[in-house]
Amino acid sequence: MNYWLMKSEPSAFSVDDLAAIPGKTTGWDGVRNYQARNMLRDDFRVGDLAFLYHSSCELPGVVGLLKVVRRGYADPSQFDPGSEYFDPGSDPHAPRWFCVDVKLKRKFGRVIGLEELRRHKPLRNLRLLQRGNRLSVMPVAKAEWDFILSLE
DNA sequence: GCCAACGTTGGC
DNA sequence: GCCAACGTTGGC
Repeated sequence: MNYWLMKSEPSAFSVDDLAAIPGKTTGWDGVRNYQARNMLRDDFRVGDLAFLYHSSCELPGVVGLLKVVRRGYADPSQFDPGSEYFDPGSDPHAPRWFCVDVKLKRKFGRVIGLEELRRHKPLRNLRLLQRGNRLSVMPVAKAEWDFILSLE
């Protein structure tokens, strides 16, 4: 069982947007970074849990809990000329980009803010807090996971 | 809006 | 393979 953190800009897609979807499930598409792609394709498993993180907003931080409900599959948006994520260079027989399906398990009662996360020693190695980190999808260690959950 | 930090592109 | 130029991310 793996633990993850998945970033989203709430102006584009927020925890409340997800909560409003029937079944609270969505395809996590549009990831266009090879490191993140490799994790979505190879490492995500059904039943894995993930924090949903809001970035580029007034209060960046962890806002809820997701569960992986479908393992990596070809991201349909790469083949859709109407999509902002369209990638004409991707071969349908060897797709370049992958996504998973996630379901919202729970929206937190409050935002566990980035600044707050930085204050805690047990999180000093959290990938999110490392210099220059830009991954939109990243692993979280079990100890870090448990610690962040205890903050809510 | 600024800017640091990183990824990607493409000429050579 | 090198590396300069450019684009993107994301906190502030």
